[in-house]
Amino acid sequence: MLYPIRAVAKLTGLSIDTLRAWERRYGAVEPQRDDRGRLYSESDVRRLHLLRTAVERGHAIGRLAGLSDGQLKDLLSYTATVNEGREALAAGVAPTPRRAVRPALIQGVMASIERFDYAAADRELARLGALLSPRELVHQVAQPLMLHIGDEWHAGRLGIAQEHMGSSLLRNLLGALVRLYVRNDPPATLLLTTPSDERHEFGILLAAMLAAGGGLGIVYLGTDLPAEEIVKAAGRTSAGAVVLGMTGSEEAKKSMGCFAQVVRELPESTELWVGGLKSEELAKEVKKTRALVIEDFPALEKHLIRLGAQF
Amino acid sequence: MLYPIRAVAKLTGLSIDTLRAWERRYGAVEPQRDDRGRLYSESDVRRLHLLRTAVERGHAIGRLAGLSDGQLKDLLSYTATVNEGREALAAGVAPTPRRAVRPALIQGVMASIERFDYAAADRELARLGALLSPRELVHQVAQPLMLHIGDEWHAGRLGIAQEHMGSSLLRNLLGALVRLYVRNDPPATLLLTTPSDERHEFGILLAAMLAAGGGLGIVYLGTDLPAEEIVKAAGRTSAGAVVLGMTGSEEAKKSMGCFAQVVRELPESTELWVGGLKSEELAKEVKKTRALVIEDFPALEKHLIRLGAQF
DNA sequence: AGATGCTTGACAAACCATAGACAGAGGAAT
DNA sequence: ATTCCTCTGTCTATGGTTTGTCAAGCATCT
Repeated sequence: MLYPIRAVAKLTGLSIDTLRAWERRYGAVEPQRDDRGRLYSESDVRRLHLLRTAVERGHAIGRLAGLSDGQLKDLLSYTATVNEGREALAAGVAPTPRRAVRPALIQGVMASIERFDYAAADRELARLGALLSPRELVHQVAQPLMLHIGDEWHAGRLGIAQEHMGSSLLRNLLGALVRLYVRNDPPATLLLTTPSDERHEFGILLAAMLAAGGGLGIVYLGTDLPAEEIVKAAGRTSAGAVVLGMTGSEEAKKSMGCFAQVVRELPESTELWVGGLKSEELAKEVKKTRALVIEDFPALEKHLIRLGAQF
Repeated sequence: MLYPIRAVAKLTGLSIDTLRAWERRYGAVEPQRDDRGRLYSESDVRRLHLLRTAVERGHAIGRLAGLSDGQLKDLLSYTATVNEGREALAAGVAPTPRRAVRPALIQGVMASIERFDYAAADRELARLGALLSPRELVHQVAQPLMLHIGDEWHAGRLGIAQEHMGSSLLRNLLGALVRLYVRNDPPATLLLTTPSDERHEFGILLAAMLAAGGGLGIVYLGTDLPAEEIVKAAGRTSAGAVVLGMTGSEEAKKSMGCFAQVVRELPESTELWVGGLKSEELAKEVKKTRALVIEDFPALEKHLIRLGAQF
């Protein structure tokens, strides 16, 4: 997926002039060209976003431009804070293979989880988080990992404790990464939450990751929020869309009640997206309303792009 | 990582003029230079933060500048205890630390949360997370913030949505920070979780933060884990202690059942700590067993130190 | 013709640095 | 109490650099 300069400007919040100047003067990114003009890759956009955030925090673009993506992430994350005797640890880490074997991305993590080795699993996940884009992380790590853990559990090869450990690790990583991409003057803002009695958080967390990674603003409200509150919050944040995670695996009726109320009270100008639906039945119910059913993550991405390019 | 003066000003809250004056007049810090200007190291930033807090407590920068980092820390912890003692004395015989910490640090965050400004709140929290030690963060930010949000909610000045937003922000920050402190050759390992039907995560998350910050290993298993699994996981990870978060605010009976089973099945060699207890009744039940009741975070820290943590 | 994009050059605003000045706070001495 | 005096945050003046934005001129496509 390649983006023309105009789209990148909206996506990153940088002016077209600035984009060109950064390229000309510092070689901050070097997008492809075709006869029509510049074409930025996804990783270009990601890098520009990191640069912009760093600049906002007081760093000079002239100095930043030479840094690698990894260094930029380090600069923005809190590694900056702690690392007393951490250099030694970093020095012992093996150089990361640039092109990891794709199907085996998860294997290291899974092996560590099986061994109950929290530290190792976290290291492995952190490595992936630093290496991959939000999209790749969601599609190639987070989703497969949760699926695989679920399978292994059903097959009796993993305990609930390990399932919990995997979830917590991933939860923490995603939370950390989402924070890395939060920006303050986005083209549009998404409000993410789940209705009353719906406690599955992963869907909206992944959605938040994708949205933030794509340059949209997010307001993340966690799980189990009553309808009035959702509506009120949507108004206060002037959200472009409300994203509800609804698996409906337990207490589906109550959640549906809450959902129905949101449909009634949310102003027409705010879009309402629902994802995570597992039962056909529930999906049918939702489709009767004006709400948009998000089938999967590619579908979510389409709508995100629509919302980002819209304003 | 190095920070230009502008970034340091934002990070520490000191004006650029002040930074230069402190350097010129007192040599408070002596950052590197390159042809573009000053470049502060992370330890410079930390030192400046210490200086700033000391100045806010009434010390003179002229005297502080000569002190070493260690002396500064000593000074701060000393005056902190003195002030607390004085305040407690003045307020009668109220040793309750509930309101002791003034919310100066969290005011910015609170204001942003009230405005539903997710990005700003996150930025502010990130700033605090970057400057404070895990201990300070837990004691001066996380706890006060949750308390304050709770109070404001009871007073009707905050909605549930805002409460959720605050929790999510803090949850993400803590998760991110815990990951930073995870190490692989700890003197002892803690297993943290909550028993069945206990969904309050914050207690064990803060505990994980303190433990990891103190150099202990952690295995974080999240909430709502059955007894067999807790016991099994404790065995597999050869944990030095199992830390259970039990508020017992809902489904207390089921949680107690799970707890009782853990007491029976967990080998004597593994310590069992229980924190977060809100009702006296529950605490009494727990005290009948061999489990250790953790009253508050200072108590937790004592036990962490006993197990090998260093603050 | 009207968009859109590219390059180049120019320029004002913002930044950073140094050195010195100034004013208010507070301590010490009279 | 009053008068110094020191301390300290902020401001000014001056000079060099960096950086965002604009304009002019050209090319391409609809």
